[in-house]
Formats: sequence, C-alpha cells, structure tokens
Amino acid sequence: MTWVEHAQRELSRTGHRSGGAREEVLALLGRQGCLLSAQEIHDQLRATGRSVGLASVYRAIELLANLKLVHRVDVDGTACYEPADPSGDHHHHAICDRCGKLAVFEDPELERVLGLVGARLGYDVGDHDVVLRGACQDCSAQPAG
Amino acid sequence: MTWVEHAQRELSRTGHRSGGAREEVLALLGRQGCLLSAQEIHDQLRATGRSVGLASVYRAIELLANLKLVHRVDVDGTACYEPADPSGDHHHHAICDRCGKLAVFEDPELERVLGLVGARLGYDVGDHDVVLRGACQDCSAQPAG
DNA sequence: GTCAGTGCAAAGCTTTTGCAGCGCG
DNA sequence: CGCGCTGCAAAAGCTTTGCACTGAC
Repeated sequence: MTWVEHAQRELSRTGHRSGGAREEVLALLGRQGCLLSAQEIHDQLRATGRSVGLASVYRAIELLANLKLVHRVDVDGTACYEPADPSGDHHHHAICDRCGKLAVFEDPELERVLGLVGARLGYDVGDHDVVLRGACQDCSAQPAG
Repeated sequence: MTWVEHAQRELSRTGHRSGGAREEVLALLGRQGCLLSAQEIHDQLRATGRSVGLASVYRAIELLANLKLVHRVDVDGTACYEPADPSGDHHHHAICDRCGKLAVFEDPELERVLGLVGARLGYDVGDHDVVLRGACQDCSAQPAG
C-alpha cells in the first residue's frame, strides 16, 4: 500500500470527504517525498496545470499534519512538509549553509539516545526534530565564501 | 567573564559601535538565559521602562546570531533566541504539546552520536538543533484533552 | 565630522480566516 | 440535499527595509 493510499484511507476513516484540492496536494507529496513548503506545493501544482488555491494547500497540510500523515520541519523560518511513513520509520535532515543542499539520514543509535533523553525528562515524546547545519562535502572542500 | 562581557568584546572586536538599544537587548538576554522571541524581548524591555524599538531588537538579534553569540531556535514558527555559551557547551529543548512548558537538557551521548552522523555524511557540521515534542510529566499524567 | 546605530512606519512573507458557492456522500 | 471542501480576498502575525536623525568614536 502506498503512502497516498494509506493517507486516503485515514482521511476517509476519520470522516473526511474527498475533494479535488486535497487529492492534488496528496498526490504531489507522494510523488516528491521530500520537504516542500506550502508555496512550493502551490507553485508546482500550478506549473502542471493542476492549480489549487494556496489556502487549500494550507488547509490540506494542516489536516494531514494533525492526522500525523505528514511531518513538519521548519527550515529558515518556513514550514516544510513531507510524507510520514506509517510504519513509524523516519529520517532527519542536514542542510548546507552555503549551497542549500539537503541531505537525509537515519540513525537507530540517534533514535535510541533521543528515547532515553525523553524518558529521563519524564516526557511522553511523540515527535522530534533534528536538523544539522553546516557545510556539505562539496562546499567544505572549497575555500570559504 | 560573563556572557554579556564576552559578547561586548566580540562586538567591539568586529568593529561595531556600542549603542543603547543593543546594550539593552544584550543585558536582557544575559539576565534571562532562556529562549526569548523578538516580541518578548521588546515587551520585557518596555515593561521595565527601557523601551527599545522592535526593529532594533531584530537588528541586534540578527547581528548576534551572525557572530554566533546567540543561538536561534524556531518554536511554532516563531524564532526564539538564547545566549550561546562561548565554550561551545550547549543544551537542547523539549516542549510540551499541551501546556507549552519548556524543558532543557544536555546529553554528551547525543552530541557524540550527532558528531558521528555528521562525519558519516561528510558534512562539516557547525550547528544542530534538536527539539523534542510531546506531553510533559504533569500533562501525560492527566487524561488527554 | 562621519557613519553605525536607532525609532518609526511601511512593506514583505508566511499563514490564517471569512464567506459564498460547489459537489461529495 | 446537507455539510464539508474550495477559491478568493482580506486579515493577522512575524520579520525586514527605507529613511531621517542621533550619537559613538
């Protein structure tokens, strides 16, 4: 079952109707898989002739986030979204300060340590964000500038 | 040497003049130590009769962030700031979904794992953010709502 | 005296909200 | 055939910028 199918099932299960705008947002997120801002979703849909109102993009995203079907990450003060794997698997991001390149990683050890930290704090941690910032391999090989 | 003194020295070393507004922002950050938004800085200064224009708060913060004297963390789409320890020591944050309570933690193991991840990606990681979200001990003891 | 620093007001972005109409179920 | 979904436009934050003025060096 694809993520899009999973999401559609969840939406229907929680009593939401199907509509053109949300379907388009869902399909785009499923195709892209990586971090997209609301504006990027709007622009990409418009570019492929499947225009959707920006407000509807925000509403679709908000709903999907509430159902934990997408994961939200703030990048430079802008919210970006990506499909959340229903199995609970997830990854984190490293962003290059210089060229903006985005790298994705996952690390079981990291997850384990974060779990321990949450337990130590007495927090029932439902979610966590980890973002690394620095120079990617290409950029750090070049003189700073 | 206090953080405020350290920051003043850095500012002067990098050719910046001293001015009323930035001094007030610096002093407040030094006193509070924890995450503050630009608006909160502005309000708290006004409340103590040391009013500073909101634009000046933003300009002071931006400069301090560029010099790595403060650390920026995005909380719910709003940028918050706190003094950055010159020794490189730093902590991370856990935020309660329900009551908004903020907890602070540090964990050498976490830092170690993040270092390994950065190395594996070939990133020269200069900075990283970790935010845990969930229910704090008090809130998770209560029925959801 | 020069030019960084400052306050105010206006503009820019991202995100949310109000409202009328359409269409899924 | 009701109510949720949608688009548009207006509004509501947060943040940046333009400009004239003040004050540090």
